[in-house]
Amino acid sequence: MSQPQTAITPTREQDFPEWYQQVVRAADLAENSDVRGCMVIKPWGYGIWENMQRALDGMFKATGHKNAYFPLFIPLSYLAKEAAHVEGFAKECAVVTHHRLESDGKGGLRPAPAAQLAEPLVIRPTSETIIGATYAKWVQSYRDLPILINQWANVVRWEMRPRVFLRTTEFLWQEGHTAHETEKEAREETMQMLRVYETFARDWLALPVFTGEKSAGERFPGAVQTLCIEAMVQDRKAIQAGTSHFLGQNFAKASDIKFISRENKHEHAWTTSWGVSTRLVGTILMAHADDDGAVLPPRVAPEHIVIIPITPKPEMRDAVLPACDALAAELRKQTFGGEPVRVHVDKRDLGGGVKSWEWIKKGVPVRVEIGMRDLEKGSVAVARRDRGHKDKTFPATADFTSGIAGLLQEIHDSLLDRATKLRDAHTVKIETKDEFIAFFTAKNPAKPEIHGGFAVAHWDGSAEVETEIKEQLKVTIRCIPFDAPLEDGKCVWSGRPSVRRVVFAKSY
RNA sequence: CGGGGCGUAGCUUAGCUUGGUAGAGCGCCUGGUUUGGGACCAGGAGGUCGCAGGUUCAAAUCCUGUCGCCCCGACCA
Repeated sequence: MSQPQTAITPTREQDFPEWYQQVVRAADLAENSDVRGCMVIKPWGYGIWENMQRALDGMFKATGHKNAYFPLFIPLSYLAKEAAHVEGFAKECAVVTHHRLESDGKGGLRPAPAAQLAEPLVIRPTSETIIGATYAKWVQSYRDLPILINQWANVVRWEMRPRVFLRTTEFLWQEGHTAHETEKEAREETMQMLRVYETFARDWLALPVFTGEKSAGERFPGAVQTLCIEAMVQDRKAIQAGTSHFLGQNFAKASDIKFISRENKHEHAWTTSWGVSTRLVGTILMAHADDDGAVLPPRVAPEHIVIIPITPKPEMRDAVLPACDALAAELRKQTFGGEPVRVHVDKRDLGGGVKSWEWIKKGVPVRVEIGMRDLEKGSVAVARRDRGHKDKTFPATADFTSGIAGLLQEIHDSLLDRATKLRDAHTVKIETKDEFIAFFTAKNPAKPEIHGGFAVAHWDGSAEVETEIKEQLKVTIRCIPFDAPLEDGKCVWSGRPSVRRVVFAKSY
């Protein structure tokens, strides 16, 4: 039977959003549930998340944080305490109003009117308020600070338009919440955690990111300063992949986190919060996947290697299967990124081609085939997911085994390199308004082709310019990069004086 | 919430304009031949056509209502 040229249709070029959905489906990562906007994360997708969790959790612990868990429900009044925060989240909250159901007399159920809650409970869209209320009880003295806590949790934000992994109504994330004695300490914490995210993105996810500060317009509701990592994906849009907020004393005042200072004075604590979510799973797909499906960065791939026994005749199984198990056992003794190499032997009685394509679509970094010919020669057939699907090498088995960590690292490096080149090729300095508009305007408005990228341009710092650009072009300031040098220039939009360039892009 | 579109087997869908007992492909099951790149042959299971009401001798098809989903916009990790 004739097959399409690519495992995924449409291709990225033909229809990027649809391609993305097909990749998620073909890789068996997640599916839509019966609840709008909520997804079922399947084992392969959840395995990626677990690997991300494990790595991040280690990094949080290494920087002095502990895990804890706070309630899912937030009293309505808590959320109302911080004005900007309320405004930011009020329109996307799920609210619980009853605690019991009763028969509606028609075979169905309804909330029991008698069981209405005196105060409605909001399902956390984020936990600043409830954690703040808790910290207020914990903190009496400067000796109680800092508090360095992270929680792994689910949150709910009733977004208008969900997209699997990138923006689901319920999503999984971690949220770090810290409280400090001084502003300086809190600011250092904010920056430290952003650096953790940057490192994680680069060294685990093979994502080069821009790091910087959000403009006031893009800031987290209630924050004094929002730092972020921004990744570019293959349709050249930006994805905010992680954020770290310096909250000043805003939430401490709202939640009354006070302590007696070294000078015997009442002071409000300085707090931070920082998070990354299952959006990262969507981000690595959009960044690395190709027209044959997912391409997983080795460090977070649920399996590093899949071994496919090739047994054209049933009697060959007796020779080939033990050899596959033996190779798997040897490989598992190797380590990569500080963890044992993860290997799966696919013994299902299916055609070799069918199995190969399944694993290609799932994005396993390395595929190994072993048949009688390989046993005779003492070699294995090896294919890397970052190369063409017919591009195979035939190393001696022992060499392959001893070199596996190097190979996986090479794959990681090649993904990072590819992503960096894509980003750099579409990150351009723009000087004039006409150029700026042209850069962000598709040639075919009816069905926009992949266009644009990151525009590094001068901005006069005004909210009006930011708003106008957003309204006219759907382009936002992604970040004010830390490494942007101070230089005199003219705002690309208003022509007014500017002292530095910022990064503009369309975003998810 | 505005503007479009769609609900038929696990999935993708044909049939609807012009009413007449539900069709295909993929997937699934069984047997055989296969397996180093998405196999083939034969047989088989699976659908009260989203839901409720109406018109009619007769409704997937026409009418009314209702629920849900998808896409585009406003909103967003």
